[in-house]
Amino acid sequence: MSTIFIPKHIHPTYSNNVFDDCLLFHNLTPNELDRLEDYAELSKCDDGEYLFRQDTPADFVYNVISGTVAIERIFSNGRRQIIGFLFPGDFIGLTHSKNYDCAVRCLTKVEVYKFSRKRLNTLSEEVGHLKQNMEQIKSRIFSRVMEQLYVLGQKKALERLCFLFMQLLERLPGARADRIELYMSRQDMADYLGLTIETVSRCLAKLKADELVAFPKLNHLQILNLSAVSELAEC
Amino acid sequence: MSTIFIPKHIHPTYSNNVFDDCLLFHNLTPNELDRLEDYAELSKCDDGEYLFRQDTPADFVYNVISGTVAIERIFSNGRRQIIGFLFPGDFIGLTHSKNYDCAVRCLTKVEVYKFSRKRLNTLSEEVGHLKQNMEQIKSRIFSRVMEQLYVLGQKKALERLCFLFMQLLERLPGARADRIELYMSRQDMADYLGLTIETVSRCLAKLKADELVAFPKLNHLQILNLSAVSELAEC
DNA sequence: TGAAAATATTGATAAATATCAAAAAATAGG
DNA sequence: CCTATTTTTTGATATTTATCAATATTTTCA
Repeated sequence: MSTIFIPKHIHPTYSNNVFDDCLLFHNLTPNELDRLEDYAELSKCDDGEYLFRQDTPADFVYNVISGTVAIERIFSNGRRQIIGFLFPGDFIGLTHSKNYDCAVRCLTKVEVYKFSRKRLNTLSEEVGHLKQNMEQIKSRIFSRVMEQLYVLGQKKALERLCFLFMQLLERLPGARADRIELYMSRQDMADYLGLTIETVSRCLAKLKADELVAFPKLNHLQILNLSAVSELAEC
Repeated sequence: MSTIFIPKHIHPTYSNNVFDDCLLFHNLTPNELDRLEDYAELSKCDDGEYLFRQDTPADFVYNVISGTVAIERIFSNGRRQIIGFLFPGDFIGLTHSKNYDCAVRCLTKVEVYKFSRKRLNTLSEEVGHLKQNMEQIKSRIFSRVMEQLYVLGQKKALERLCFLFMQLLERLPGARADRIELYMSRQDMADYLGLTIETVSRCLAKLKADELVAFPKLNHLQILNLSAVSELAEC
């Protein structure tokens, strides 16, 4: 059995059955996993640093082992839009294009497995499961972006924040309603949700006042009324 | 030389060098094009009808020959978000998932070439160029969705409309600044841009009043001040 | 630890957009 | 061609969010 992707000691909240959880690797035989292991290289990146920048050659694919990153896109007028946040288990850089069309900024210390995109593609030609898995991951990413389109197009500020909270609850490994770590700043939330930082702040205050959520610490979110938050977030 | 994709008689504004323009087919040898032709089937769809619905099996890929379609996604609360408009030369259904995650509604009479997705994928394994082209198309689609994310997240109503106009000018075959046919309703524009129909209407009035655009007919747009419209649209 | 810097919150106000209602214009069908 | 229906525009108003400014809180680092 392959020893790659045993992140438990790195990220204790990471689930046991990581292979099942991790779309790229589930269904693979031990032999196939061993081959993947040869291709992988553990890489670290500090809080605030960029894993890669927009418009640089898209030579690598990353699998997040620990930490949180923001996918951001800078436009010619200098403004940025955060496309999403990624967490342990997620993949980065599964683009089709020659260059990355987004930058990836680490919100925390981050550990990733780094794969040569070329070699991963070659391997995926041979290993049918792997290819299918990659397609499925891309499909999920696309689906998530379309959901975000809807949120930005149709939802109010308060609802957008609830949407973010539900995403965090669902996607942050180990997150529970009473313990969600917000690794991103208020400005990051604003840039993700298409709001200003003041609006984010005021909505947080409103949600607190209504006792839907609480903040024992600035970045420690508790969802007190899950059904209400979930309803506001609903797509 | 293959005779597939000779849409000139169907859509007179379609450019001469259709193979160069059409990402899926450029670079292919006559022989490869012939094989593709065997896979293609001409299919028609009327104004207002759906080419396919959301959550139905994604068995086909379509290439628009003539007409305009809207890609729309319905959410569980019944509201819809239009993801984009597609024009002659564009591809539909290049999804990774088993089912279509969007519906496709025809805004005009539409003619498409219809390919079995399975067969197209098989062929793309053999024909390297074709595969590359498909990846490139997907990449463009993704890139366009991310641009729309930014527009919905950061831009004002007036700017969003200008963004739409510039998209139409660039992507509608045969469109010129003084002659852009708006095949979509005001409500469609609103659902695409995350606005209400009233706001769309008022912004059009404002753009008219400022003489940036004119409407000789309800759905015939003229861009009078291209640099101003372009500047407002800028990403 | 304590001062400086960065980040977040709150307040007052302005601007943008949505909502509701009515009128006008365009389209469809006999 | 004319009427009924649909779509679009316009108006009045309410709501939401942004902007600008000030204060409070948190973090950083000497």
